[in-house]
Amino acid sequence: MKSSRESPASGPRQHLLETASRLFYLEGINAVGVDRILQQAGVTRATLYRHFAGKEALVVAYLEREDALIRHHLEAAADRAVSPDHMLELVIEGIAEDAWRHHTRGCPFINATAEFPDPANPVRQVVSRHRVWFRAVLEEYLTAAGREDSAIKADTLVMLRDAVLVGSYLDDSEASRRTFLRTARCAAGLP
Amino acid sequence: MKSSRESPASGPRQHLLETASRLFYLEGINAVGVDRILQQAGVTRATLYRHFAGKEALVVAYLEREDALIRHHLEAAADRAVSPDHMLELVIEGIAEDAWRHHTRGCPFINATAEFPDPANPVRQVVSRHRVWFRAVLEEYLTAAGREDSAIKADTLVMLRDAVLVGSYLDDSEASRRTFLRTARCAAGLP
DNA sequence: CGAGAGAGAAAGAACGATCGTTCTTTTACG
DNA sequence: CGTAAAAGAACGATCGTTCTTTCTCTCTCG
Repeated sequence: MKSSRESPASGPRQHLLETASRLFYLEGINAVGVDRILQQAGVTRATLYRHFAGKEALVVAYLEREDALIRHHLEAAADRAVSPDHMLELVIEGIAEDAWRHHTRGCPFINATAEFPDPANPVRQVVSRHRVWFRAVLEEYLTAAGREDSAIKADTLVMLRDAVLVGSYLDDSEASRRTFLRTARCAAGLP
Repeated sequence: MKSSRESPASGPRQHLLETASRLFYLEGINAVGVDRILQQAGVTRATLYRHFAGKEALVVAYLEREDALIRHHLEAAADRAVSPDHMLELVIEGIAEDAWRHHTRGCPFINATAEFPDPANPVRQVVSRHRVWFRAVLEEYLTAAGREDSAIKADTLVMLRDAVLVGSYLDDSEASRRTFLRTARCAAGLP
């Protein structure tokens, strides 16, 4: 009894969200209209407005999905890590891998912020929550690994993550990756 | 003989460009239509399309103006510098000051790139040229100051500049500034 | 058991508003 | 008087959203 009323996430809603996410990320949010999303997803307007309140809700869901994916990746790394130091190394390698393989069009959150100037906008609040969470997790890992000034080191790693995502997109991705790995390992107190 | 045909830059064109630049930067490029630019500038459509080929040309002029402003700031710093090391310090302080005081809505080039996915687009080419130039200038200053691995250090400083511009906008600008100054001075081999 | 009423979701036309651009008219100056 | 710039109406296209219609099940009652 997989009622589409009680849990409609698996069906058209999920497909719609994935299609919209791809377009939003690859072409920018304001640049893609609902018509193209609907056309690419193979659904009609009524389907969209049944599962989402509007385009902005779709954008929020897109960023929340990105946030969930990153949290999932981090949890997977935490399971594989054999020590706090190893965890730091896995996080740094994971960021480099993500910038090099998946997020080749920059950071979804930074890009979204470029198009949403109002900090009170729900879209911006998703971005803020994600960044606060990510910084806190980094600080936690640094503290667990016994680092001094873990707050400062976490700030540095957040900045470097922003930098490698932007740099991989705008400049030479290979050089950005190497620069990131070197500086991030240094900032995290890794050999 | 300041003919408005031979050098129309001083008059309505300059005013239009400054108005458009402010709106593009503060609200995003795709988010501001020509109507609002015209309204805020106090001119009509005909004036815009006389001085610019279209909105895209206006965007290109906006970014070229940002590029020119940064080049001007760097030249001013070069005049004040009393030594290569001092020049490096001035550049780093200038970036921090710029992110903290003027560019509080992120980097105009990074933000523009979020909205223009096509690398062949004229807008993107302005961004590329700016970044290549900036990186080369940094490397030149580092070499002049006798630093080893000036290419690597230049890459690092470019990344840190991206990071502080993004971080000042999205996170706590004071913390971003401090983190940038510390890491950038370290990367440049400054005390 | 089968026909029909009814609810729910999808399809697609249509809405006003705004997008960037072009055109015709008016104004101003040499 | 003639030329060029500015004013503003108007263009088709697209924006995000809403509305009416169609379809498809399910449940019910004859």
